[in-house]
Amino acid sequence: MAFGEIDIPYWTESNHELKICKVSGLRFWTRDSGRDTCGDTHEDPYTFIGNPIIKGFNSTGKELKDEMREAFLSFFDSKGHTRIDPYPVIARWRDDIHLTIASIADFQPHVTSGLVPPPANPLGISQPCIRLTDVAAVGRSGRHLSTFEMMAHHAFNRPLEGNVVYWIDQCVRYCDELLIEALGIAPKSITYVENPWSGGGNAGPALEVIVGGLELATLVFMNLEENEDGEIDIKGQKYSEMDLQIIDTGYGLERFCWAAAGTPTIYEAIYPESIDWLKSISGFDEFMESLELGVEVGELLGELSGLAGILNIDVGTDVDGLYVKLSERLSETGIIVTLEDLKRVTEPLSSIYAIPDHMHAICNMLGDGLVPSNSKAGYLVRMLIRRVCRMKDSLSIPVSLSELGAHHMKTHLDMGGFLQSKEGIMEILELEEARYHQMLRKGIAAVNTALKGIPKESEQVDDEILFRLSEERGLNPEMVISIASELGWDKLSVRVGFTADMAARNAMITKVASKERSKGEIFVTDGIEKTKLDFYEDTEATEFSAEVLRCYPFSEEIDSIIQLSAEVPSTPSHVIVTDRTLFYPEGGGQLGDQGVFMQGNILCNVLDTRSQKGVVLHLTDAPLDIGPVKGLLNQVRRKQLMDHHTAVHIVGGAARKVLGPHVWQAGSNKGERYARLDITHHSRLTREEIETIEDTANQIIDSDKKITKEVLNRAEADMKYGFDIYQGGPPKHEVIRVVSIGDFDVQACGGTHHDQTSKIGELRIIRSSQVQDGVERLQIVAGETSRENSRRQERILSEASDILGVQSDDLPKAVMRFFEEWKSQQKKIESLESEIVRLRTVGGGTDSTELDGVRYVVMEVEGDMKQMMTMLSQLTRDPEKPTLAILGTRIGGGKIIVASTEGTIASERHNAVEILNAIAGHIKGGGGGKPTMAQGGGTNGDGIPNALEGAKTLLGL
RNA sequence: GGGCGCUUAGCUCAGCUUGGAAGAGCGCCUGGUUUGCAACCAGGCGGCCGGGGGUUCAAAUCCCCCAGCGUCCA
Repeated sequence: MAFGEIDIPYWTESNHELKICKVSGLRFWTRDSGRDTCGDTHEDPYTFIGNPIIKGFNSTGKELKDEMREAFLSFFDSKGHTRIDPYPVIARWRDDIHLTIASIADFQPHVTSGLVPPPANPLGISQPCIRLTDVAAVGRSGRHLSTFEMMAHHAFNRPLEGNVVYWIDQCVRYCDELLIEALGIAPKSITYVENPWSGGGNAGPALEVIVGGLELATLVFMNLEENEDGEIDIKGQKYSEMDLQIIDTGYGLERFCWAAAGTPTIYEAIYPESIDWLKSISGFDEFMESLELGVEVGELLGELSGLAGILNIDVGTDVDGLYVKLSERLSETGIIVTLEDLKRVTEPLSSIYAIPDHMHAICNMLGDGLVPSNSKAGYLVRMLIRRVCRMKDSLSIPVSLSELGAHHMKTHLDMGGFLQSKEGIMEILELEEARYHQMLRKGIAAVNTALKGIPKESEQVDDEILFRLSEERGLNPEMVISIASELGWDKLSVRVGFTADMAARNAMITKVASKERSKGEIFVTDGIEKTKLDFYEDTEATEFSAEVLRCYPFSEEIDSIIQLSAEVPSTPSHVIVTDRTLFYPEGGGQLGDQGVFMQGNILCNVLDTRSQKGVVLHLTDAPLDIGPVKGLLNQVRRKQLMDHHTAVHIVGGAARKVLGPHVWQAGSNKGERYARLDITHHSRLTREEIETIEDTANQIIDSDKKITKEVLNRAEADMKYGFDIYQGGPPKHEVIRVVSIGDFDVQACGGTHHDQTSKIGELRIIRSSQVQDGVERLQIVAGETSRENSRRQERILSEASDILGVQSDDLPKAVMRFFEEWKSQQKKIESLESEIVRLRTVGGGTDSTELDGVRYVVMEVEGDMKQMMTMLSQLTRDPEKPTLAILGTRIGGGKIIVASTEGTIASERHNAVEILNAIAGHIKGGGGGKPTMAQGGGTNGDGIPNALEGAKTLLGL
């Protein structure tokens, strides 16, 4: 049997026949002997529109979803599956994806790799998922969604250990029974299509379950993993059998609802209230009437919905081509509509369909505590928000984004499972809409500048201009055209195929970027036993005895890989591995310990400590012999690191309390001099907020809470504390250390911590800055560094106020006064200087000569280039007084300016550049400029008098 | 995580390609016009051209570093 073929007893028991699809060529199983297509081809139209194939459901919208979900889950309850609560849509337990894209994602990578046992086996779940790959098709295709619930039953088998829950045959039996017995689907309308699945390093045979032209579910039998030496070849990639065999199913909740409701599109089955509301507030029906299409509007919409599937927008799709196709298909049914009118109907309609879908994704993401940002998952939610804003604008909907959100949450969501409150979500939506408007407003000037060079009657713009506006300003081509037409370029349009080209360009850039990766290991530590970590046992211990197992030289190559912190006093020369250690290796943002090793009379410094695969590496400034060694920890530094690490946990908890549940640790670093904590938050922090966080944190320290540490396996930790404990990032091991500060804060953390909060003494947040949009960095000092910091601040203040001779309380006022005075005195000096020039030149003194109607001013002045310019303006800006001025100064190696009054006989008669070049030799320099204004300089300031004399001679004065 | 862009008057922004006198509109002040307001006219005030280094006779402009903000992609 070839890979992917599925032959099970159930097929014969239930009278299924094997057939080959005449369109796709795939093998499929059916009870309908007359069928010759697999059910999921362009020759298989939807048969359930207006005629539901799932029986027994009379509701729509959220009620229908709730009933359908319950029907699915209770069916699998009855088959011995344990119901599992859904995971968040933000996949914080994973570092390879931002969003939960499938139910199996909940169990990757640790459960699927066999490292951690599943929370139950077998299990049933309905997991909200978000997939943004087809986001452009949402609303247009009639069936695409960016967010959906994947209902699933999973089983995890270990056949080698004789532990098999169920495999392919039983899985298909469950599925078939669910569809027929529980949901009333006609047996003959079901087809099972063999279509092997591969992805994410795994593969296996799979069945697509098709009913009425719609793929309702996929049953994947994951039993292979990538392996270069594997014996199974799929699409050029070698695979081998896994020890773990996984039943991975996915039943599309919304598709089941659609099949039960029989509405024209999937959106009307799950978001009917929102669609009606949006149509009403956007005046869609009146708009349709006003078009005077010449066909019955209801009839057109009905036909359109049926054909909507062909408007399947993918990256690089020729949208205009699709409209032509759609128009042809419509005319086949007797409806004649121009291409233009067709677009005018479908564009607003697709927005009305897409908005509820997008709002669902947005509310789910924000509900999980996500903060919009310009990178990572935060960017994804912002992108969706911007899409909704654009659609909202094009529909002229007169409500705010947060009102859309409020309506959606009220109509379609249970807020109970969410981290973020309804008010919190609305606040973020308001902020985001304001940001969107600001971007548009700034876009007007950007478009104006970008188009400045092209004529107003142009019909096309350079691709490059559109690319740049999109990438730098966030203005997509449609928005640029719309802004441009407001500004007078009203004939512009987007080149056909431009959007596809832009997507292709992005794809190429991404491909190039993804090639540049890979990171080396420090040493080969294979075969070395994991170091025994004694620092967890006793946080106060400073001395220990151990055996040196290895001693390697430290190379430049290693140096470049590990990137030593600024706190490492000198470059190490050796790396020591021991059987046990008290030195804490850098991890969880806490820097490595320092101290000394003693071996007989030999003493070496431990400059930094690292870890690789459980083996602790001590970076030292001298070699040691294999054998016994004594270690002595730098306890002062360790105490400070512990102060900082525990302080970071406390401040994180305090920030969450003060700012809201969306506060999440985005990164942290704990050194000896200070610690920093990056937290997600949607706005810049005010001084008051920082002080409130600081006060809250200090109260925790004062209240002397007990800090407990426990070691749990992952499944236990998940169950007991949820995912909020993974503030420091996705856990990398099956066993997790959990640090709790009383009932105030719980985190998975491997760092060293005090046993009581009062050990810290005090902490201060000395600075906040923005790392990226949506992420604030707090700089924290605790314990001794906190006191040292206060002393330094006082020193700076007293030094500064001593200079000005004022009390430090009066410093800001005094500085303000001095600055203001300095500015006004600068003004005064300038005006006095030009007054001097005026006085020296009006009276017909030696500096000024009249000759044939032109005034010649040749003089040496005091002052720098800028001041000379001021004088020059005074001399040559009056067209009533044609003047040629030559000014020189000795300052800065000699500077000369030659200028004439523009548009007068003075400028006609003389060329400033020529005069300058003729005399610049005297100061050993050069220069240049325009015929009416030239400036230059040199290195011989004392040559100025000669240069000016030379000019006089040249001009015959 | 990887790009790209922006930072110039109280505000919104030109100027940077190709180095050579710091600009516009709005606002503000003074005067004119007007019964008054709006509008208009004339004049004026207001700039460490984000910070720091470098190249150059000369930098808002070119190069490097830093900061703040924005944006696209993963």
